[in-house]
Amino acid sequence: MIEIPATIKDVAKYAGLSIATVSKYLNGGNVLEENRKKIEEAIRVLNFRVNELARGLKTNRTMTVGVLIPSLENIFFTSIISKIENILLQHGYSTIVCNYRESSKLEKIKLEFLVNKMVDGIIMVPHGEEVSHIQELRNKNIPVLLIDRMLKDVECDVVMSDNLNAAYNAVEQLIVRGHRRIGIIGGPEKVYTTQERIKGYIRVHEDYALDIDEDLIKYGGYDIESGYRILEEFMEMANPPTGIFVTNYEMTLGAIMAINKNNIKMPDQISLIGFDNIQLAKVVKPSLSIVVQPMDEIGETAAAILLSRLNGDYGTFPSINRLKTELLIRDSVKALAR
Amino acid sequence: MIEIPATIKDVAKYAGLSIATVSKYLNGGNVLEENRKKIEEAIRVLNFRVNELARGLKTNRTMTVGVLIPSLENIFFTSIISKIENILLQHGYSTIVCNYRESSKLEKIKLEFLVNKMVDGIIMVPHGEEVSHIQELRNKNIPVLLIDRMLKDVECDVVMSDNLNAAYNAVEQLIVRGHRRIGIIGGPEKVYTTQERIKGYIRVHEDYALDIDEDLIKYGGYDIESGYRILEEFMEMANPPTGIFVTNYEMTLGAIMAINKNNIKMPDQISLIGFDNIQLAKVVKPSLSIVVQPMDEIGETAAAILLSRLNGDYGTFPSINRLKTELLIRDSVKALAR
DNA sequence: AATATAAGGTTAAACGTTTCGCGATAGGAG
DNA sequence: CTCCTATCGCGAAACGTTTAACCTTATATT
Repeated sequence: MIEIPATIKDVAKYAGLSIATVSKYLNGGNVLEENRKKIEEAIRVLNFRVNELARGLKTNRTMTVGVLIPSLENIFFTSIISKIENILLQHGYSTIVCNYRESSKLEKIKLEFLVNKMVDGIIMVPHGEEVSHIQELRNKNIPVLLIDRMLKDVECDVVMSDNLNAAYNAVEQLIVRGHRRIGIIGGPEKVYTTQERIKGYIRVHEDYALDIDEDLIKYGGYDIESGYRILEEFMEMANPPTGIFVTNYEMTLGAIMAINKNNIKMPDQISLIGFDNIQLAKVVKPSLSIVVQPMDEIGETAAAILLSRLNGDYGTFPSINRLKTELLIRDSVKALAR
Repeated sequence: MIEIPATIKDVAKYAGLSIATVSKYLNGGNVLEENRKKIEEAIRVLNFRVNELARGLKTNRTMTVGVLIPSLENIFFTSIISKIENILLQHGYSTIVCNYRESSKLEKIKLEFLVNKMVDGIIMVPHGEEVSHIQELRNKNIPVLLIDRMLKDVECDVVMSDNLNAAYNAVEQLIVRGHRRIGIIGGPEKVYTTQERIKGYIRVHEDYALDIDEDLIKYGGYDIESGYRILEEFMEMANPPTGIFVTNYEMTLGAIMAINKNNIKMPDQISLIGFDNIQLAKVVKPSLSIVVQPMDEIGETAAAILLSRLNGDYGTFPSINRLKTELLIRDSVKALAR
């Protein structure tokens, strides 16, 4: 037997009050104790719940935030989202999660979708360097916050890791252990995080007055395959590096597969520092050195900033947050004899 | 400069037509070629888009499907969702993804949220055995489809792996390689998938006329810690198993950590068959044997069934789908000498 | 006693759509 | 020439809320 949902009208009739009074109650206004009881009983009996569609139509707010990420299969993003969702819920906001499968075209489609769903704000990881679709959100007065990547051509709140110093510190640990030929496996050349991580690599070389061999800087696709391939390329060089820094999780996975497959001895033949996934680090043998990004902190910061924007507080706009990463050096890194 | 969104009224005025005609156009009705052009121009110039809130209020459909899973940090679920989202989008439906962080309480809250958001249908992974909140959806005439787990007390479409035979086949491979003491690390005792996998374990023992040692059947929490702990428990037994079957990804991870930590030789001291994550299988050394669930197929099947329900087609209701898993035997399993 | 104030209730318009029922026009059939 | 039918446009009601403006009543103030 299908139940037909009760409306505020039904509640009003049942309680013997006007619609306006019920509405006032629903929105936290003052009603007589006596009437409050009547209304609450009516709601309970009729199993009434507010029609959010109608409410949103009137108020122009949906109490919903859109979250848009490149991939749902990337635990770095999903654990940030999980945190965000949790915090927003505590403040009465709910979250619509979308992914654009690493496609710029889909990115725009999903963004349109979120706008059509009338979200009150958006948290996203932008794909390319293009900015027009984000600018459009700003024109529509929808607060946007970027995660993980900064964009040059638009003013926006951002929360990300301090990728430059993350790379600096990781490579530095190889340097102080006597490594002089250090390879870096970067992501796509145009992606912001790649550029930052390469900058860190270069800067630490300069600070230690070491020459840079351009052949030791390689760009991958942030995917497993490129980690695998580039590691093999490095090891096939006439003069291979003694240490390698891999700049994301998927490529780290690929690199380790290549090491296992080719029976390369780690850390004797090669020292490796990977990225992001602390569980992987423990599962690999010898235990893997990694850079860990503060996912929870990223989520918390992002949620807090967006909430303040939703409350109309633009005091600190635009707020640029570079959060510190953690560096764990384990058995996959070896000190070289001089 | 903030733009104020155009309404259908503005479009009608600009095009010199009535609201009703514009609405007809928007919903695929016939309008004169001449008027169609006018409307299209008006829409373009005014940058009009339908207010989905208002539309939903009228039509009682939001063209939105809710997806509810236990955790966003579990790649098994998120990759199924990614597939589902993609297919639904092609049919004009969009997806609201929620997770309930393994909490029955949160599960109900999120379900409420989805209902409040007036989703047209729901795909979910249920948490416990309780059924009332799901029954309520049925009363509200909202199609529900369960993934991964079946519930006894409610008629529902289900899509899941054939967990029983997955376990049967995995354990059988250990048996035919001469293993006689085989441990199984199951999930929580009350969870459907655990029960099925244990059933498979028992049935294959019966079919090969092998005695079952109750001590070799252990229940964990489907988390890393229990995989780690139970593996150690097994190895500390006076008469430890020679082969172990681990029944989900996280516990597989934990088990491998324990093996690495305790310097246990795999496969010489212990043969291991894990679960779910094919990438992990390649990264671990020696290469890991695993059961792989057909995530894409689960997503496709789920989306297809829900779509037919949304179109009012209940011809096959309830549709119970047990999809076959794949078994990969690699170097982590050793044949015992007799 | 007259008046001001506060508290709480009500009426009615509005939000942006869809859709029913009707009217107008034009072409074809007889 | 008349009538029928097909096609398309229009007016207006309805969906379930919120909210501004106003009304009523009771109490406090002078």
